[in-house]
Amino acid sequence: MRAVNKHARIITAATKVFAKKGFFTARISDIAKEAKIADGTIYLYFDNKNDILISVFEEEITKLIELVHNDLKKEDNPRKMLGIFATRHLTAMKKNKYFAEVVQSELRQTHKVVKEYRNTTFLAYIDIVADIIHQGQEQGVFRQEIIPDLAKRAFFGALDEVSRVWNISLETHYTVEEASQQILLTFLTGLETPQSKKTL
Amino acid sequence: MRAVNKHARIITAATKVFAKKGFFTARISDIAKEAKIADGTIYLYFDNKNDILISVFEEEITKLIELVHNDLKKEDNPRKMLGIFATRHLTAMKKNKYFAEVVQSELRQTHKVVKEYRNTTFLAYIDIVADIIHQGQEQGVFRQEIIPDLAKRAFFGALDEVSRVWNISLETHYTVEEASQQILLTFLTGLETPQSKKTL
Amino acid sequence: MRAVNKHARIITAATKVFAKKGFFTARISDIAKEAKIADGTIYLYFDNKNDILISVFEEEITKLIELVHNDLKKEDNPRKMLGIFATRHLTAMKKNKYFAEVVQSELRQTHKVVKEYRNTTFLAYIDIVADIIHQGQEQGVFRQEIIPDLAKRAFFGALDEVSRVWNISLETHYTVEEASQQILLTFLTGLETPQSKKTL
Amino acid sequence: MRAVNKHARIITAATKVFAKKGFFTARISDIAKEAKIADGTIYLYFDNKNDILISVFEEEITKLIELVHNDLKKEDNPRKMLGIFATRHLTAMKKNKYFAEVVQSELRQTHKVVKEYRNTTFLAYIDIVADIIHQGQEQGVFRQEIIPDLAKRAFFGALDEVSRVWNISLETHYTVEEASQQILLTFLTGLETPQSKKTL
DNA sequence: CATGAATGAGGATTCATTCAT
DNA sequence: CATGAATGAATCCTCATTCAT
Repeated sequence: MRAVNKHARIITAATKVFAKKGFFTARISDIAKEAKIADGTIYLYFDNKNDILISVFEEEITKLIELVHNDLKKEDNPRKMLGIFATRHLTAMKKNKYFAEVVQSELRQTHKVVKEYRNTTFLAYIDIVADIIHQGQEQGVFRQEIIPDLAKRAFFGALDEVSRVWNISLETHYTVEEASQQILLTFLTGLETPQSKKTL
Repeated sequence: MRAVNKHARIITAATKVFAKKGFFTARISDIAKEAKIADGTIYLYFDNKNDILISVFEEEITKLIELVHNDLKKEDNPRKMLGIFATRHLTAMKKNKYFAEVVQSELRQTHKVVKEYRNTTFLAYIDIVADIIHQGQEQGVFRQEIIPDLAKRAFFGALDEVSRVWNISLETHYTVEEASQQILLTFLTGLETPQSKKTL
Repeated sequence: MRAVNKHARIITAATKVFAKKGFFTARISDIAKEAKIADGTIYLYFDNKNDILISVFEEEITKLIELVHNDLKKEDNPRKMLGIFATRHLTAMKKNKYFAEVVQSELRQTHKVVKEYRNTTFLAYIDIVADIIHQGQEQGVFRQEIIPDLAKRAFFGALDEVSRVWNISLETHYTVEEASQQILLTFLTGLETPQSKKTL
Repeated sequence: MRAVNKHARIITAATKVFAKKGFFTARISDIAKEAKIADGTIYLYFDNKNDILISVFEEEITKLIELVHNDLKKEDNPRKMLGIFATRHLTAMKKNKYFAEVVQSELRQTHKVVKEYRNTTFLAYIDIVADIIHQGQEQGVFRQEIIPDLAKRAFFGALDEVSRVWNISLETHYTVEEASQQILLTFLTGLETPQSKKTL
């Protein structure tokens, strides 16, 4: 091997290019140029364009899962655990805007890109939220009426849509702290004011 | 199919085809076949493929906005108004799976597809949520700390992600009522149990 | 349809190009240029490059079979029938050098080009020879020891190899009459001189 | 495989691979794998892919020529000499099916593959037949009307086409003895029955 | 001598778009 | 207005060849 880390360089380059142009508009030669290698070299490391997209997901999400799992080990208060997930997710998305873009737009159509791809790693990722909620219910701090499988979607969807704004230059950009605090506030205690609840 | 005008038939056909195959994978000839017209005829009604995608959005979202606005006119309780938005949105997404798919996946990359397209109609749609929240704050029923522009994203993201599952056959399919009720419960009163709140 | 006979024009052009460059070296754009159409137009008439090669065979051989069959109908002397086949074959090969080249070189590897293609039309063509020989045996003019299925190969091989020289500029070019007369002389009465036979 | 030299191993491997896949479809890496060496090693022994094909011919045909020449030295009856050529050729083709395939299909397009290559070795090979026929004419056992340069093609073509069937699994497979005997019978004494000749 | 990672030119095929009918 | 045959630009991927190790 003449140069090291070709695989990693391709992943990084692809993430960037997919984010900028989108999967379909991105050309293999764009990725190769970004990674400063020849077009053909890409095919020494990946089967085809789809394979690159899937690998971008898998590798980054796997890293994120490990990171989050590590942080959650030290905590058993479900409220704080949700906070950790939110902060970690938003930080990751803000840090790697390219990957964020890929998650937010390409993720949605991956199943159309690669019919066989079942995206189990991503499911494992959002199931962390379901687990936290379930744990909270067992500890009696989260309502029993909540369906964790539904709530995990709502929570992830909220985070995802909020972080999506960071990749669109149209709106005010909130900080990770603001966004994370607002989402937690909403999900934990609700939009309603305490006094209005009493009157219900 | 009724003898509707060609324009509408193309929109309907395109929505279906984009949903099934995705914007990039969909071919003009697929849309033409679905609409039972010749390929060239499409160009009498639309400038190009991008134009069709944008029109699909604009027309459907515009209809949805009108529908929601109409319903909201009769109501001024912000809690109930949020419920109306949620139910309307989820119902529309469940009813027109094709459009849902387009919103959920193609919408995300529209700004890459058509750089000039700024998607103001879609912004108007989710701004309905911001308006409701703002109204709630003025009436004193929603917390002042909530930033409407952030919360609107969280709320829409939650709805969107929950409804997205309906287009993936992997998970349990909840009803519109279940999903809407759960999301409202979460957003209005929070995940935490009343007793746990007291102890905070 | 704006211009007629695109199909035929592509076949003619492809025959020429395949003959000149060989199947693998020929580019689709060469064929398109030769046929004075756009590259993409070829795909309105043929599935792919292989399909063109097979079609070149099938169509020309089919024509040749009809021609030969027609001529043979009027004759029932097996010796003369062999002569008709030889003359027709050699004439066709000399007239359409391009097709001759394709038969002689590409035919041999067609089964490597298209695994599924079984080339039954070509088999039907050389089976004409087997039929003639068989008929000759029934009439008692051809030896019973001859195996028609083997002899058909020998006869066709002789014709084919002799006509192959016409496409190589290295050697003396015989006329169709010379070649046909020589091959018939050899196959009908043998190389040996009558007197030498008596001494055997 | 014995520890033979690399050159020979490449030739053997290439013969096999060319036979199976054809020259154009064969990849250098296929040959390298078959020869159990690295791709790059091939270029220490051959200039390029064409060079390998030519070498495959040259070396095998040269061997065959020597073999046939040796056998023919001991014989001066032209009839038996033709028999020796036929038997040797067919035996060689049946023994080395891979080489047979290469001769039968790739040989035909070699002049397109390598314009400069004039294939004189192959010409020397079939000229053996011309020489035998010429010798027969001088001895008065072969007809004077026969043109040796044409007859050599007919004879070789017959052998070639008959042996070609061995590489196609569609038809009855004759033994070398059957095939050789039939071809000799035909070429020496002709297809016609002795009695039919008298009546001519 | 041997390796095999890297190269990058080349080509079949697709499909949005045009326009003669 | 409608058609659909024709266009040809665009791109993924292959693979012969090179060369640093």
